[in-house]
Amino acid sequence: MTGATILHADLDAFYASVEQLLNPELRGKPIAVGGGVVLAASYEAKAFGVRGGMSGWDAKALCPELIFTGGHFEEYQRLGDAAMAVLDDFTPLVERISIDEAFADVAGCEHLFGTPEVIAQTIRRRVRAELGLPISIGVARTKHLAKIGSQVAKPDNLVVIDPARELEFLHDLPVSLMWGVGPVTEGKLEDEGILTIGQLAEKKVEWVQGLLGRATGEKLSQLAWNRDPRPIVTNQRARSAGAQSALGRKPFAEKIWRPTLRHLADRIASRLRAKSWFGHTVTVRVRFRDMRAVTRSMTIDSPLAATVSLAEIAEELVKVVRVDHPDEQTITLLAISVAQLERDPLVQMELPLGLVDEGLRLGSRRGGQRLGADKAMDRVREKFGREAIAYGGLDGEQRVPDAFRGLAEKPL
DNA sequence: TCTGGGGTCCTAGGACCC
DNA sequence: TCTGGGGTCCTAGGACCC
Repeated sequence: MTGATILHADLDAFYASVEQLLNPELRGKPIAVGGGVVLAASYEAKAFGVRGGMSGWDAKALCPELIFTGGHFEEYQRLGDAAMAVLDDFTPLVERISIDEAFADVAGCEHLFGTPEVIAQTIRRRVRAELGLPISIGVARTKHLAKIGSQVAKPDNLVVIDPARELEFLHDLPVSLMWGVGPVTEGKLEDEGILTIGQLAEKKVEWVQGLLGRATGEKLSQLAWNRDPRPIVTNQRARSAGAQSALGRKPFAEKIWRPTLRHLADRIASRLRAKSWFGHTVTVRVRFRDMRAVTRSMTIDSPLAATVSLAEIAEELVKVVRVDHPDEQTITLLAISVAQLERDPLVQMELPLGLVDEGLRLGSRRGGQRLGADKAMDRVREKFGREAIAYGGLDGEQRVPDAFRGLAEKPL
């Protein structure tokens, strides 16, 4: 059996820890990053039951002395990058999952840096000493078990799972710790009397598949026996790019959705252009007052990256939603997503010239001009900042600053 | 003062092709 | 003429993750 060489490193209560690092007066106190919604809660706040994703209102009710803070977006990005860069000093096999989390495989590094446990201790010590942040690490033979290890280790600790005792460790834990088990799946399992990973492992794959679907059932059954074949993957690329905006409650009217779609299209399309990506499939999502959401999508032959082209398709799709739901008077969210991404088709494709011409024609000269204008705008923004130019007619109140939005973006 | 923003993957039905 | 089966793509919805 191979050894436990996979590390999962996860910064603790990340945004909240950064705020406490920057402002010593916040240390030891219950704080929440965010406003309308809690994005991160300090451990002092978690002791009151405050959790990420909770509304600020509910959080305050649980913890009256809760302090709302945040907004140091550049610092989150810088410190997250710096912490994950520590992993790079030990191995090139690092898979970044998010701003505050990564896997690493240290197989073959032992003669240089010591056992995986020693490496994990060194990483934790360095992140604490050099950056002032707590980080928890799980060490195991598989990614799934390493991730569970880091969750169990929190806050600010290390858990190493001996390959000889994997199932002993795993089977007493609640199913909710498994990757892929959310509230719905947890509820279905609970209805069947399955509370622990061990109880799930006793069930036949076919039975679990009947309950949860073919793929989910297969996956969870495998994970319950710690059969996790996923390797570390470096340099993952995004398969889609999107943006959304929660609106509060707004009338489902063109004067509301048109400027919002322009802004969303601008955000997405400029990100695509920055990496020379084009997309074939456009999806819009409209959420109504009762939080039900519908989507409409369209796949086009010649891929797009121009803001106006994307906005126009999005507008057509929202009009379809309007027609399909004539009784809905209020919307609470609009979103656009672009998928089926490919590199600049005219650069990448080895096509006979006639077909390239065809592609240009289908993209239309108008489309070409749009792209040219967009790229000029991109250059001005690069020089003078994003706010230097915007499409007209927009940007009243914004509930979430754009700088914060950028944090969640996956590199394209 | 209810409920952010950015993603991935899966399912199921229908169209279409062979 | 009728029937059928597999494969692929598109669309809509939903669960989940950070």
